[in-house]
Amino acid sequence: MRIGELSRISGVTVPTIKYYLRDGLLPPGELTSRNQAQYDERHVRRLKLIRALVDVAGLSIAGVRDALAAIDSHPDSRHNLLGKVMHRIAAPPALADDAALAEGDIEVTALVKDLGWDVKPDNPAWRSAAEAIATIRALGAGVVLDRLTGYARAMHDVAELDLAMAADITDLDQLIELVVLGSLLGDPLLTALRRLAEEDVSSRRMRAAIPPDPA
Amino acid sequence: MRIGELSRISGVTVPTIKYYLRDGLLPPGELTSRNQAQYDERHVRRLKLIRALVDVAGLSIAGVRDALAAIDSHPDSRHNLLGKVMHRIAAPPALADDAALAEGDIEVTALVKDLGWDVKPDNPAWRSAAEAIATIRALGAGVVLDRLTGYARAMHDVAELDLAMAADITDLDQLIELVVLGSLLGDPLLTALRRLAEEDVSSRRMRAAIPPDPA
DNA sequence: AGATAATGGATAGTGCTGTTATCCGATGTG
DNA sequence: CACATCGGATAACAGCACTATCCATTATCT
Repeated sequence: MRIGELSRISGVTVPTIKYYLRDGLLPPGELTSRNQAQYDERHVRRLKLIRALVDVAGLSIAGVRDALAAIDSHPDSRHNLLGKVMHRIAAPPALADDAALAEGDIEVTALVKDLGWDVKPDNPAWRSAAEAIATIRALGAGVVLDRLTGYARAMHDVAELDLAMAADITDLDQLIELVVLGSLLGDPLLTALRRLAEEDVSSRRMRAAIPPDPA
Repeated sequence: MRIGELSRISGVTVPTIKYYLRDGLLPPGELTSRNQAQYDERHVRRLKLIRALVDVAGLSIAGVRDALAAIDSHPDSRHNLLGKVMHRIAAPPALADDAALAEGDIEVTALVKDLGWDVKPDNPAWRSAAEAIATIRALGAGVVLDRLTGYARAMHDVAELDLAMAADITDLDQLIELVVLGSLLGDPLLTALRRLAEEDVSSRRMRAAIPPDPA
């Protein structure tokens, strides 16, 4: 197919497709002459992927580039595959306040030690956690953190599920794509599920506090 | 204090403070004359809050405005307080594909029914969940969703922790602020914890797969 | 008191990002 | 052969979050 049909099928405008081609997000089609190229199903899929990462996962184009680079890399073994992927798709750091960050770091260190997690401080998520904790404390919302280990345990359950999937998959290219999508698209899904679960818990408690309806 | 000192203490430049004032994110100081105003600790705190929502929670200025409006509202009762807040701080919808969205919606409906959650479809998170699920399926990463109820249960644990905090707090203004901050700043924290937990689970499984070191 | 600096307020300009438009000569299609 | 479409390069655009400039006024310093 040519660019017009690719546009029609994918729902992405021709100028935008050209822009993605320029930026290297989308691989060029196969040139059949000086100004004709053939695109195929892989291009359609790649476009869907880009739009999903932008619209649903909320990534910037630069973030999409990193994510796609991770997906396109061909890992040689499962060993530390996840660690390498995490480094590549990590969000850029936010907080600059060194003092606050150091305090957050201490809390993360304590948490990790407390739970006996086998995690290294160079994981970008370590810094993200430290930033989030420092910020929450700085705003006087420390109460939220009283249950930090509880939150960590719940996310550990999530992580178990994340990796349970990996056990069944032998193809490393397929695995790495699932890890990336599971992480990046999984985040907004988990956020939404949290909000829904909050509504359930809230309404459950409300009912418990009110005498049962005799009707 | 005047705007210069407010800037020095908060680390936000004077032009930016003026911009926030114009936009109504920051309430005006008390005018002592035509071109002099007094600011206080509340302004410092509000600035920290804005920066946290932008830098850590990743909100746009419009999103910050909504969040602040939610924080500033004075609820008359605990009843459905959380639901109202959730509506106000919800992220704007992403997906337009009606067919895909409808399928996602069916999956959310099934999930909620399956778990017996007391949740209404007008919760904005319902749509977000449907969007995320539809997107993941559309990209052929449906395996990720095989454990959807597991993810939902884990997030239910998180929600229990979220609301456990609320029980101890009697002041509604304080409560609403904690709910907003716990949600918006809690999201990146949970994401980071998920990544850390994944590293732990991964390294644990690696060790289990390798014969124990005799040393 | 007089020089200097800072202030509130209005208005305009900036840099970045993501996308869209225009133009070209070449190619495909009816 | 007419006319749409193409790939490719370059320019233009809109939105966002700031940042800079200007002004008449007010505060501060000596």
